[in-house]
Amino acid sequence: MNFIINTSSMIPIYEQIVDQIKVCIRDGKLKENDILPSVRTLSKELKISALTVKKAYDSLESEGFVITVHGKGTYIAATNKELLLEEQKKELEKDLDLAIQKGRRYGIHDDDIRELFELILEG
Amino acid sequence: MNFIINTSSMIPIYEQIVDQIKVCIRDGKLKENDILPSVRTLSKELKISALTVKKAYDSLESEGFVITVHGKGTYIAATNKELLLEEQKKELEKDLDLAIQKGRRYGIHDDDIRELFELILEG
Amino acid sequence: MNFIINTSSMIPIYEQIVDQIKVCIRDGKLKENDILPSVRTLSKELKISALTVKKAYDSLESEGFVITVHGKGTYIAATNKELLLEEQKKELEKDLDLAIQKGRRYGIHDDDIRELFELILEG
Amino acid sequence: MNFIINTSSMIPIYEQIVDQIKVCIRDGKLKENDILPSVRTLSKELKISALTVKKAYDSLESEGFVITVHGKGTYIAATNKELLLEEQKKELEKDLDLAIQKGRRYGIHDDDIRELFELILEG
DNA sequence: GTGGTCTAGACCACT
DNA sequence: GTGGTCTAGACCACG
Repeated sequence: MNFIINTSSMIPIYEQIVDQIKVCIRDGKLKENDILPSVRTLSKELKISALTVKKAYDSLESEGFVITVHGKGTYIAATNKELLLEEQKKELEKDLDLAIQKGRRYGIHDDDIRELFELILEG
Repeated sequence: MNFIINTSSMIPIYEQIVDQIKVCIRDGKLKENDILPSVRTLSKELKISALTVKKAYDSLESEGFVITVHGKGTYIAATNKELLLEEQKKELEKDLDLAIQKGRRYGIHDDDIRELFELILEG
Repeated sequence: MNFIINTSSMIPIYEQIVDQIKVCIRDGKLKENDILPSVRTLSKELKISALTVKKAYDSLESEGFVITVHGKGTYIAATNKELLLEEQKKELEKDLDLAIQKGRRYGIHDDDIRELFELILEG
Repeated sequence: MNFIINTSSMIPIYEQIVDQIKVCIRDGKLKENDILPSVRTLSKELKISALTVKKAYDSLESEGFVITVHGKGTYIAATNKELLLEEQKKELEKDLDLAIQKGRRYGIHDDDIRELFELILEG
């Protein structure tokens, strides 16, 4: 469990944690019943507030990815990997959509946007 | 000067204004020394806060696209249109790149990313 | 909007707020597009931390009861009152179930539990 | 002495132990001066932490149901069984009352609450 | 003005 | 030790 936190990024710290844990789950690095680092441990490790880690874990729990047991710890739940993939695709869809919208707002033609996209994807 | 504002969009209102003015400059609808609508006029027209319009104009000024003269108004500055287009493309490129990176981090295949992209572009 | 907060109760403050807002929604005291008191206003009014109010609003948002607009405020969402009623019934069911379980653990006969229940309900 | 522990229940483990010992006392399965299993023995038997068993015994001692003798063990104290039953009924009454109050706060009719109650009791 | 995030520390309940 | 809640105050982004 090595987390990389960028405190100066626009992405909230707790969301960065959430994202990385989701990726670990999808990649099989975290399996059902695995225990996550304790809130305090992780907060010390990442040199951030315990509340920030807690918020990340709460978010994961409300989405059903982990189960928190009072006094024991936070465990990876039985996850439907397909569901997770769908969710991640939705997120990607949102990002792509926003980018395309921006391009159009800039008056850039769809063909030019596509060309740019292919250039990045293949480059 | 017809602006279209979507208050329920994810994109901040001031950014929508900035974007549309940039497009007008690039397309030649706004030329050097043209005067922009006053902050108050535009805020009434778009039914938004004057502070929001002010923020848009400030942003444009800090990027060098307009010049505000105290007590007179806000004027279009001398700009290199080609440079502006390049800049906008760079911005779009950055957004697309970030989206693609996120997709790959999520382990989504390039073909699936492309498929998603085309779906959004054509949908 | 009068909230009653019991800081010495076992029920978390943020949950007390959530409950009372849900009741207001169900009773029609809060309708779609009504705005909730701002996080800071309510925190001052109830003499509690702004974060506690925020947590309550976040919880309501994740359940779909309110919609938060950055820089503007928190609004009542279009709610499915029937769904809300179902949810509340589930909560009541859980509480009754726990009480019955406790009675049985204590070796109290179902008939005695029922008698007690009727006594309270009618008294 | 056969205890049934449900670690995934909402009820704290130590409370489950306390409850079951109280029932044994009331039913006469445990009488004055009977010795309880040692903290270590019970913790191994139930596969739970010794601290949890200790907490249960402490709780019983503070309520006057058992007496712990250092270096010897934990013994059942002289208790008034009728008083114990009354106490347990009071506790149950409180829980049922709270549930009914919550139901009414939610605007659920008494008839519906009763129906729900019967459903759970009989189901 | 509004919400969004984060901190550093506190106290409590459960194991 | 663990998680659960709360505080008082900070800084940022949006309107």
